[in-house]
Amino acid sequence: MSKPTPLSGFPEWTTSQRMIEQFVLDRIRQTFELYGFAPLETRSVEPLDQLLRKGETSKEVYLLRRLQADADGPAGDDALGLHFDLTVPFARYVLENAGKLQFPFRRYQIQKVWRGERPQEGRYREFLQADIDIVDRDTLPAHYEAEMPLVIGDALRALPIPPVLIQVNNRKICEGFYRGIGLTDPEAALRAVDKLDKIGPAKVTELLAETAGASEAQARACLALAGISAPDASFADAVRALGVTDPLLDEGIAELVAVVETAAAHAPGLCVADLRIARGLDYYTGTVYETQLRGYERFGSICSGGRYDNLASAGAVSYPGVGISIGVTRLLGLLFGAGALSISRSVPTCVLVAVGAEEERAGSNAIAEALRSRGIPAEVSPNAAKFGKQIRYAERRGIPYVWFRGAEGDQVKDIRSGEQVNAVPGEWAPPRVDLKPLVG
RNA sequence: GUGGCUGUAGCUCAGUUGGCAGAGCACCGGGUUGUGGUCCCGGUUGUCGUGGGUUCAAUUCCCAUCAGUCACCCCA
Repeated sequence: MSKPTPLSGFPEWTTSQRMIEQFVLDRIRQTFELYGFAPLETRSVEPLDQLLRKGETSKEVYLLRRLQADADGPAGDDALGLHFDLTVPFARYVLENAGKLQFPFRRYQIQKVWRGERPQEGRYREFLQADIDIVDRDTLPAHYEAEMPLVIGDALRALPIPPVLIQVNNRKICEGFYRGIGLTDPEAALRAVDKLDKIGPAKVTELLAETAGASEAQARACLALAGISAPDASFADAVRALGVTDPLLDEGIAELVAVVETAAAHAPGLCVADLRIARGLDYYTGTVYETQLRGYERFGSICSGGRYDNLASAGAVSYPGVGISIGVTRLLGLLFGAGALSISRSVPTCVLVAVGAEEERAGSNAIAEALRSRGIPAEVSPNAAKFGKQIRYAERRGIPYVWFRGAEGDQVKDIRSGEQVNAVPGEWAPPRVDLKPLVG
């Protein structure tokens, strides 16, 4: 059998990287729970018609099919696909369980998702998202839109990563403004403006004329709006100075002011109102979020989301929501690629118990058990090689302590400093920082 | 999904107008008869990404494919 090769877009980390990932996930989960979000896991597959409710990305959905299924059979709406994000499965779950849920319903969900995209650095076909959403019945207060960045700010600031900047905008501002200047296709205008960073103002002007039927003056106004950015409520003055009036616009400004001011009070420097942020397709109806990692701006957003009013509805009842999602795999992939995340050892082991001779292994096992019973990760040496070899076994893995049994009592050695002291298995404990691998 | 660039040892990379595959680091053994790291000596690094083609001969040239990366597409 020839040597297996990687699968494009399906990353597999090393054990060290996986320990870092688990550390990151633990921290994120702790923060989400501090804010009262309840854990939820949904199944990996959804009926295709559910997955396709949100747009034209059907080609990127992975289908699930049994080997024995009719290969030529039609892949109808009842075909199963791996979920493409966590918001759509969540909306489906809310509808399915509406009768059992307490509203407003706050949940977090940390799971793999799958997209058949062309992979590159920070873009994968199988990746982890850490998602929070709040949904309510019929109406959802706007203050939840201000809460999202606070949670994310706390979650990301608790990680050993560079600072982040959350860019926020509000769909009502864009749509109200576009309507106010007489554009009839706000969605087309939004998509054109969204490309501003990539293709520049001249090309966006062309695109606005082509796809949204914008005159030169209208295009100029759109670009003026998109150019507004401020870390505080002053963006509102800049918008009003453009002289466009529309009720939806005013509503959006008020909501965005609340988001920015709440963030500024809680976490100065975390958020900026940036009116060029458009985000994806059509289902966002209020605040939208994107997040840049300082120093990694060229890789795009590592955390995004927004408010949606029409994702879940059953009959006369609707369930508006707001959510945001951390792209955990992208975040880690970028930092791993830059060598910006490390861990103090490649295994959880804190103490390696040496074996003097194979006949004495039982004694070493007993010592390891005593250590483990007090929460100290310990393993026993794989063989009774020379002690130098056993120490090297520990050193290669970053294990900080080696335990030696002796006729007149045991000793434990800190192999980093070389310091060796008398120790008793039922009493000795490492300094707190050495108990678990350190991520930095 | 479309196009560009790249692919040689565990890692970073040399290399040959087509003629037996190299260096540093790492790793293994010994010096060091049971306490590593420094130093000295020695050793292995390998289907040259994979599969085909041209050729007396291919790591080198050609085609395909896989993987990585970049741009586009898309980004719930």
